[in-house]
Amino acid sequence: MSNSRPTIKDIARVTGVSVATVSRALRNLPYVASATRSRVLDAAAELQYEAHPQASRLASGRTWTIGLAAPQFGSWFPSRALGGINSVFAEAGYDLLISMMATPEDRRRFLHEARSFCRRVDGVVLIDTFVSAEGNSAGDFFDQPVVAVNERLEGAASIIIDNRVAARRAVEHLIELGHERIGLVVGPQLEDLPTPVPAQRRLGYEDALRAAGLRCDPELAVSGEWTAAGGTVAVSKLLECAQPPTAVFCMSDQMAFGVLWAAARRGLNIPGDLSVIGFDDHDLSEAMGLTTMRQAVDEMGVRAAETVMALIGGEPVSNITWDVPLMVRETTSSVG
Amino acid sequence: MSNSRPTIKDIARVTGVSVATVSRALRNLPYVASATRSRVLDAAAELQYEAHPQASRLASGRTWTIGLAAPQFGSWFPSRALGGINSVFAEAGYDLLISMMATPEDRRRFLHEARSFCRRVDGVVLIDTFVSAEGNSAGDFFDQPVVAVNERLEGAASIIIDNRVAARRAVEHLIELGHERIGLVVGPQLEDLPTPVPAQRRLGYEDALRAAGLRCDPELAVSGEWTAAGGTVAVSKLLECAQPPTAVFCMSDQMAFGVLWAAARRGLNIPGDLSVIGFDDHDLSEAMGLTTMRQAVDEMGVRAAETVMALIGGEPVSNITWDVPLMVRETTSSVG
DNA sequence: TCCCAATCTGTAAACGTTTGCATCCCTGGG
DNA sequence: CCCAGGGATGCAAACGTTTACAGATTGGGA
Repeated sequence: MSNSRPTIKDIARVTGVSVATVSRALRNLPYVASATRSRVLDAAAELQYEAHPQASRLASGRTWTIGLAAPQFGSWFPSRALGGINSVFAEAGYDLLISMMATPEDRRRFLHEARSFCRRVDGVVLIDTFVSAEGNSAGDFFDQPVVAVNERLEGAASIIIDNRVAARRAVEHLIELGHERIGLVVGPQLEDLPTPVPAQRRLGYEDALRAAGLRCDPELAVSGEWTAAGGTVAVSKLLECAQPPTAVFCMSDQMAFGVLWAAARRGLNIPGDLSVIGFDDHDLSEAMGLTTMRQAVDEMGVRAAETVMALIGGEPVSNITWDVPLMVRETTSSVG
Repeated sequence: MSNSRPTIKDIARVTGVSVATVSRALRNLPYVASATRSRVLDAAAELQYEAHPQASRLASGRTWTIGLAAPQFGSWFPSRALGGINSVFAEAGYDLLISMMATPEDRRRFLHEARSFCRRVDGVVLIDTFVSAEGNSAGDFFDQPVVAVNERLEGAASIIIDNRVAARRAVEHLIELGHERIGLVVGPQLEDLPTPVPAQRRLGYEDALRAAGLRCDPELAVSGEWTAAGGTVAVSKLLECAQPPTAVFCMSDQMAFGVLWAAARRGLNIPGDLSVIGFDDHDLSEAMGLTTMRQAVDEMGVRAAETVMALIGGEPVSNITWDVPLMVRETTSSVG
């Protein structure tokens, strides 16, 4: 038994035309008679022919693969984005090649090998990669179209949110509810990951306070890990202040969960004793009733995927700023 | 300017040997004089040569790519496993091609196209895929070595845990603490995903009760979504029983979080009024002080990756059952 | 009737490797 | 001194497509 799969030559032999015609017929190129085309298509179906990926990639120069790079896929943002991205590419027939940069070391290596990476893909999607900290433009590293999520990068399309404006909106919500002492749970600057995100969100917090004529008390900004544990620790510090806050803005929902949990343990009533607002709209947030700023990450992923395909199709780079709506739920209320 | 990258021919021309020798030298094959080899290597470094991936794949038949399939990467288990898998393959020089099957429809399509998928990879890692429900053996779908995580599949290596034994151990922990009315928060059988996991864990729960001579009260087993929200709903039902439980075993940590949260809202003291044990050892569990059964998923991922490489190397299939240790933390205590 | 353009098809040369086979050279044993 | 044998190399044929180019065939308009 011949266990090797049929090639374009087999179809040519069966149908009595040349391989060139077969190739054209299979790819719906013009200049092939419709009778011929259907004979070829029938034969291909009959033989269960499928083009050998490596061969057509070699000959055409197209890889039909998109590279996706992110620090990790375990955390909320990138894993969510992956869902959206994947759905688009699956539909469009692209393979998805992932590159994970868990450590700063990995990140350096990825950038160092980026040109080699590009030979295996037709386009690149970057999530939380912060390439702009290492070079001036996408072209410094990549030979293929690039779309960057959560980062503005010269020469690449980008899909971002306005962290400063969104954070301001979150704090304004608290202010509208009458709060005047508003705590801030700060996510730390991750080592060697030069994201401007925490700084931007902090600026937004300060913008809102200033605009409302409220004082920015540095004692009210406490920092901890980007996790529920971090939130737990942070809120403990806040509540030990001489004059504790009546509301807290957390830079991520995960931290907000920690805050909620710690507060409940202390017997605090949420939102009666403490209003809490997060940032992300994590999967669990709705269940927890957490008021938060919604990042529609899966939609951003979809858009990123569509954008990279547009770039491959020759369209010019574009920048998209995504809207971050306020989701009012049960953890915020007017000051008692 | 010639922007095309150097080929093996360029190196041959520069060094004055044939392309065959260059190819052999670059891949460390025998029968090339060491002087020649170093001349070739020097020239390659000089020209910054890197083999054209598609070309070498076509000629050699090796893709240096591993396919990874999972229902999604957003949830805890697969995203965690991905981390481990990725680290191994990055080290070994394999690309990682992912295929996500979010819906039953996707799943069907994946299985239907599995043979075509196999042409693009040297091996396949399956996570939570439950192929065994559709066919008798890996060979019914795949032409490449397969390792299945969380599933026993004929013809594939598998990496699993014993859900029944682990669940039993969890409940035994509660029994050892003196609990006699023990609730069970059941994760539902997902539609069209024929996982035996919930049934197995339930059997383990019953095993433990029976062994201790305790009655299995069907009223104490409530089912809800595999999420924190599901846990919240479930525990409410449990606490409305005529004779509510003093302890709860949750089939996942996420559900346990919901239980903790709901209990805290009701003013229940954990573990004083209610002991809670989960299953997974989710990232947040340590922060929450949740007692749980630890699935070391990243290590399972590492092992899966190593196993698929071993299979590619011709080693026979193997089955590994992973240990699930009990992590005693702060949400369980002896009955008051 | 002739010509030209448009449509269809085939030939063969890429694409950049890997690899089976032949060749050559050199060394050491008889 | 000859010959066997193995190391080192080269030649050329794969691998299975895509595609530039050249013919061949039509039909319609002048």
